Amino acid sequence: MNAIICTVDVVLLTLQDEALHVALLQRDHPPFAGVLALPGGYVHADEDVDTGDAAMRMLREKTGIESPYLEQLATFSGRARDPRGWSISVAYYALVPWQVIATARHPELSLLAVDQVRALPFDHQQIIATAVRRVRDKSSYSSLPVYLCADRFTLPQLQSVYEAILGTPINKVSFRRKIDELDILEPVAGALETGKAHRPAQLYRVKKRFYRQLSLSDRALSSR
Amino acid sequence: MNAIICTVDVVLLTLQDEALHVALLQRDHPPFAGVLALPGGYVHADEDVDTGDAAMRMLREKTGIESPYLEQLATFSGRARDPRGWSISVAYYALVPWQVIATARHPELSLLAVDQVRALPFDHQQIIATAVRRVRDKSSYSSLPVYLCADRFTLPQLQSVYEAILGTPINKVSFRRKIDELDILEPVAGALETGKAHRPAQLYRVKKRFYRQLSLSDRALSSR
DNA sequence: ACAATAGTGTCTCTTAGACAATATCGA
DNA sequence: TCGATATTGTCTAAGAGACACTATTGT
Repeated sequence: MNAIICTVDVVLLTLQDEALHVALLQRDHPPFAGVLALPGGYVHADEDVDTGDAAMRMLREKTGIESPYLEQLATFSGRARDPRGWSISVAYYALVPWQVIATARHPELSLLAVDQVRALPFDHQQIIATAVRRVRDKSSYSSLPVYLCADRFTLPQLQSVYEAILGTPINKVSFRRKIDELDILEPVAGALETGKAHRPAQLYRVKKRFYRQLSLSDRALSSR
Repeated sequence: MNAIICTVDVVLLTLQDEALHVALLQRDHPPFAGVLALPGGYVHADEDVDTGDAAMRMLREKTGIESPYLEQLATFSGRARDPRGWSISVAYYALVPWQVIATARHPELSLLAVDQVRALPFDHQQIIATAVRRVRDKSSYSSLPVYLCADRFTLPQLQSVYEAILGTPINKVSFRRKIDELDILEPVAGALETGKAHRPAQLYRVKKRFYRQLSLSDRALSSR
């Protein structure tokens, strides 16, 4: 019998210079050894509780990062995608602030702007495209982008994160109304973002209750 | 080495008596032989191009149905869900008009209202719950429910399908405005639904171009 | 004619976006 | 004080829902 290859891949996304970037690693085993690809690997039936657990392990082992947001994306499968044979890859995606990647202890980790991703091993290009589409869709009606922010941030910063992801300017008043409705942020008492030659902005943080839970809106933020 | 069990399961949904129903089959092999469960089975690496192909085959072989709408739902995995060992099930969901199931040649197929699904083998209850949530979410901003309609239907019929899925009455004027914006239906010239003791309704069909493609709206139809 | 539902016009209320006024910083 | 951006108030326009009026059938 021809066993099916079971793997997980993680699309680790962050925001750098106002653009979504994906984290890639040089593969250290064949096939495609030495080539940049998504962090991923075999599911270990004796070690992983499920594929979500395997994805967390992969992220931890290969990048040293623990992401509070890690969600299943989709499963990619077939005879053609892996030269070793018929394979299944359960793909996950994670969002982390840029600082988390910058301070990660794995320096061989590369960040590539998602719009500049070209040919990659397996179907990793398609997996990344799917993840980016998912993040863009979900950002338009949820608090997903806060996972790309540091633990304290200003509303103008958060707005620019949304704008970078959605690729379109957002009305300031509407944006603040939406965020206010989501009711997931709280001002950090007395904390302002100083140093700029203008009125300082209030710093906010995500309410503890929402740290690991998305908040959804029933109406989209920006309808393109 | 401990090979991982790779299966697909299909959540086949339809609308009967204004309620979403799921199609279940008696299993003819262990584990859980004789018990009602989702149509599903092993991925055949030598036969299936990918898991989507496997899901189509499963639907065809086990129910005799070919569904124009078959989408990947999510992947369920782990050590505990299958007594045979660590397993991965890539779940798909399909929507078909009730008539298609009624005329399917497999009489041992059972329809169960999704709200009355109780304990099922494996994690099939959870898979069904995920599918129902997906369908409800997606119906609120897309043309998904037309896949539950026969090839010709009236707007009041379509509205009642939406209402059954969303579980809430919808404003008639708003509904028609939305459907009109989606621009996926065309009236069948001269075809009216007669026989009722009131003004007959115009029959519509899905434009060919959209027969296999969802149409999305940027605003939700009914905000709960 | 009457009951019943289809189909459509229109009013109101809610929500999104435009605009602008005020606030508060560094230079 | 000036320039710059934060924050907030308010007006306007677009969209959703309520209501009601007309249309057309079977009984």
